[in-house]
Amino acid sequence: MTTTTSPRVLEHPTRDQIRLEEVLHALSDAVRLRIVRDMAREDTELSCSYFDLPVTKSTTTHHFRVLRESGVIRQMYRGTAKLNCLRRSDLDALFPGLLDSVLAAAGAQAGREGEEGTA
Amino acid sequence: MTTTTSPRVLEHPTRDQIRLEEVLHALSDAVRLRIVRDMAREDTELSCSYFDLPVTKSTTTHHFRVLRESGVIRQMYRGTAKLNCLRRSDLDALFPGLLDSVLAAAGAQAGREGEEGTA
DNA sequence: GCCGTACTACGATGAGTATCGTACGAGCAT
DNA sequence: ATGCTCGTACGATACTCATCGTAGTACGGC
Repeated sequence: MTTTTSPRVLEHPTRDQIRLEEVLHALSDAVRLRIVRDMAREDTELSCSYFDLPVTKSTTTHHFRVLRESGVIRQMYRGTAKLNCLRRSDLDALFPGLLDSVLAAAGAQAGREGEEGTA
Repeated sequence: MTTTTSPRVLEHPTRDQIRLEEVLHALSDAVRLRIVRDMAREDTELSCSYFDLPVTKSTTTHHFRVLRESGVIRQMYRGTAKLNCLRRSDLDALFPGLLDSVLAAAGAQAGREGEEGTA
């Protein structure tokens, strides 16, 4: 054993460390917005591989980290899988209505364009 | 006369050209968020020089352009001054509740930190 | 033990951007 | 006309970031 000190522990900002600018920045990317939208639709914990994203796995990891470090999602390990869920209660407490209006806006915009294949 | 063709006309996206990702990105910068907050508080058209920002004039121009090109504000010339106003109705129509919740969130966060000098 | 799956870490790269300084143009006042 | 103020344009710079490929680690099944 090489004392790998495998952290296997993921850093999350506490509720009062979450900054509005960073949340908005995290949501201002199409890939991440789609992740958040999918996560809001299913209301359970989802593994990273659940999402069928048009980017490689490296990039997917990057986007999930941005979401986690900005406080939008919470991630935890479960064996080899990593489960993700929205930090709804934290976000709603800090920024009431923000997440809902962003999700509604994203849905409306997706509908306005030709993206209804995700029924 | 050198046919300067001074455009003096500012390009704005039409309502249906406004993209959520770009709006969120425009709002994800501290300087721009502050501009939008000030603009929402006063509900009239404000000149660029009204805002006392911690950046140079060049940078200010840049930020106003980002806001305009993303569809968040509307700008027009009035003599030498350039007046700015929020595109509230367009944003509310496209993304109901979004602007209000962002403004509320920005206000709440500013209050949480030590920024109440703008009474 | 060995292999496969799930995800990460690291390095590279190309694009975007926040910032500045300086120089310029447009309009107003005198 | 001269000068002043407001804002823009352009170039430079340094930083961030979205993306990828490759190599590696952690866990579970065989």
